[in-house]
Amino acid sequence: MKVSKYIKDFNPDRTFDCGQCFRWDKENDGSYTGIAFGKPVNISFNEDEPFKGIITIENASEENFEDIWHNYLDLGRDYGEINRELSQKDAIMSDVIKYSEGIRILKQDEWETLISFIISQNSNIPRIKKSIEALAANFGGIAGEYRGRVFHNLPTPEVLASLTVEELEPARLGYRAKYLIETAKAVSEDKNEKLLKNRDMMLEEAYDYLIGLCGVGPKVANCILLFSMGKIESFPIDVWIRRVMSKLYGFEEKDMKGMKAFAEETFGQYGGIAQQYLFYYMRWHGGKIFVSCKMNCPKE
DNA sequence: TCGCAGGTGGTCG
DNA sequence: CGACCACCTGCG
Repeated sequence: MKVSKYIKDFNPDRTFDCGQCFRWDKENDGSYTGIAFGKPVNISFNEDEPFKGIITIENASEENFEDIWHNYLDLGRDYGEINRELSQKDAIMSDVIKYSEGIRILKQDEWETLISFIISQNSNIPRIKKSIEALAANFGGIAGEYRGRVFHNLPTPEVLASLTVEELEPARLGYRAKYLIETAKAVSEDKNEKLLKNRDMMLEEAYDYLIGLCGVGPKVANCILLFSMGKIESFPIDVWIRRVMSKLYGFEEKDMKGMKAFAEETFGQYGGIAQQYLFYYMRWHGGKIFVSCKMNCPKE
């Protein structure tokens, strides 16, 4: 069972390997196998011209595509138009886009994104992925069997809230284990689970709710807003963004307030997309390829 | 070996 | 309110 569609503005490597998601693995043929919303699938892309081609989702139906994957891959958004607007607004971003075009901001499950980015703090991607898979394998239910492998869902807030730090040891979360349990309790109690699922919440309202959770600070809150709630104006500032803003725009690495204000002014409603472009550019190219205008870019 | 990795919570001035 | 600093753990 599979479904195919012609889409544009897509690059699977840049989308699945840019650090916004942790449950996708690259196959030898370049496709990605993973799980989202309880559905294990394989996603391949047959490109016929740059960033355009046929996406094929194996182990998914036409109905699944409409219900899940269209939304998950944010296919309703015109990234080509956004790229043109961002390029027009800022010459440096115009160059950055050349190296990061094809990233799509996924709309992931809110709870999965919340626990993933609590785990991500002060860690690295291989370790984050291991912890998340261990959480699923040890404490989540079976989602299905696919390609000879059993896929598990993440544990629900209720299940996680019932566990102790000791019981969570197999997930190797370190000091983040207690953050996760505390947040799971808060989310599973009261009506918070509904709050977390409320994508219509205003940005400030959603941010205030998230930052009140244990283990969630400004960076993690903005990641959740961006990678699961479709708030593409949110601009998470992590160590890589500080580096790239320093390198390309001349900011002091500690000047996060300045970076935030600059992003709002310059990238506006597309701050989060610009952030992913900058992150990918810095993380995977190390800023080495960039030559065209970094020498004379004004800070103000 | 030891510092560092996609930060946050707690404390102190 | 801003500037520290400890914090689990795995890896080069």
